[in-house]
Amino acid sequence: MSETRTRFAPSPTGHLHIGGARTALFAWLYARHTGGKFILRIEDTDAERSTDEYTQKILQAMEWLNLDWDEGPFYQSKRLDLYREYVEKLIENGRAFWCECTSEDLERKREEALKTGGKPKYDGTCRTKGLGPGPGRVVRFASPKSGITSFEDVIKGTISVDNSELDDLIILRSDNMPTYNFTVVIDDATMNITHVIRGDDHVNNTPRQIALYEALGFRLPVFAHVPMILGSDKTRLSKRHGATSVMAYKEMGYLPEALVNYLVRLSWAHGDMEIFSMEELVQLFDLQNVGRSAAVFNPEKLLWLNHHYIKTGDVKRLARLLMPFVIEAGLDPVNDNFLEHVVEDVRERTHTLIDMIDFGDFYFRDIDAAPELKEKFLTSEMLPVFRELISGLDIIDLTDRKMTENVFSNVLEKCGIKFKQLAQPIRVALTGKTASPGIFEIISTLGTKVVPRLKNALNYMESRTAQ
RNA sequence: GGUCCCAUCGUCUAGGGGUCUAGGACGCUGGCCUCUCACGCCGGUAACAGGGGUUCGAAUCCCCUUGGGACCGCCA
Repeated sequence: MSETRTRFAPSPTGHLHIGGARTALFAWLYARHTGGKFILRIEDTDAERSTDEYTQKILQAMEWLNLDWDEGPFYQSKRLDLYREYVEKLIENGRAFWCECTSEDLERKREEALKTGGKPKYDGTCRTKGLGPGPGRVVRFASPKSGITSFEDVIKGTISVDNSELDDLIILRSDNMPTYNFTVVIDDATMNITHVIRGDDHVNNTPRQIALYEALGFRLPVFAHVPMILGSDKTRLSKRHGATSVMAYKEMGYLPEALVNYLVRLSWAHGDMEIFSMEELVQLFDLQNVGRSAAVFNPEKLLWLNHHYIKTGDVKRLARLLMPFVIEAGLDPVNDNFLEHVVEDVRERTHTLIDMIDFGDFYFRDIDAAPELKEKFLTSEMLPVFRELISGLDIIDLTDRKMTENVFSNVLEKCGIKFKQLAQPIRVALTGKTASPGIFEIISTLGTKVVPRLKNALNYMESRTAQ
């Protein structure tokens, strides 16, 4: 048995989207699992819609997801001679022919066929005309007209189609560019792809591609058609269901491992396991366990996974990932160490990197609590407590939690109140909010910002009692 | 319309003839913990689309119905 070779072949006509990423992930995982090779190929024969910009974006998204490739990226636009060579070969063998039917003619016939309940397919007009090249002409593949084509899909099982359903597909357009169904066959065959893993929207293309394989004498690869990802209304996932591009999730503060973990569980499972590291996936992933039915994209579960990875990830790495978001928000990240403390403080309470900044904004900017909060919590009864606290905290090392706790218990005892009574006022004074990480965590992280904020609160309380 | 594919809680899924009064996870929800918010822990809610077979026995196998999806381009 030779080495496994899988591929991902996006067309650079848009961003890498969720569905494409999941397909890429499965192909990558299968290659890694079997110790084979993963090949990246850019299908850019549609010059009208393909752009270099999208190619770069797709590559970046692959890298962000940590899906590395062993060969490529290959560009179909640079392999045109090869395709034309094979077109020639097919014509010589009598398996392809020139066709002079115009798009308009065909469109008319299609509509007519549809109206009369027939099949909207090519009627074979030019098949026996023996035409040669000429302006406006295309080359069509002479599909087998009888018999049935069937194949074993690793995921879907046996699929068979009556050859009468296949029509003479165009393999070379009038602008001399080859078409998808043709290039994909040539490439997968010449790149020795052993397992074609792709979205199941290609199931219907497979029989006609198999005909091409056979006409060209190529060995057939194994086909694995992975189910689609649907939106909440069970139609194909699209923009109206929310963010669909991979990089949009990066920008929203998601971690690549969360997206990967989420995507792999769509149509695939390993018993009751929910959390998978890349290493575990490489070890456990198998095409046999891929389901046959479509999956609905569920943002809540993705968010939960993201939270999980934020909660449990390496703090230094998370801080590094958080940095650009802090800067983007126009805030001062202070330094790496500070950011690491912020991450530790907020990670259990936030679901995305953006969340961290929203929830922990008081770490980075001057705060000013809403009037009603100040009125409710910064009361005159708190005034003596704050005074004591400030003088106590002012002279100690605030990163020393034990010392800080000592100051608190002394003040509490002296003033005869419970910590519970003091916590919210302190919280409001320090964060401007009623929900935050624990008081001692905040104090330790905030460090030198603590006393000035307490003094501000004290000023407020004093001015209030003065009135 | 034709062809192909699919069908277990709202969602992702486990299950591959008996161990299923159907398990896990997200969500929702009751409680505990608690300086707030969370985290964590304990509990609850909720599904085999319908109908025929096959079998001693069916969520699991077969057929039909229904429902859903994909494709039917000189796009990929």
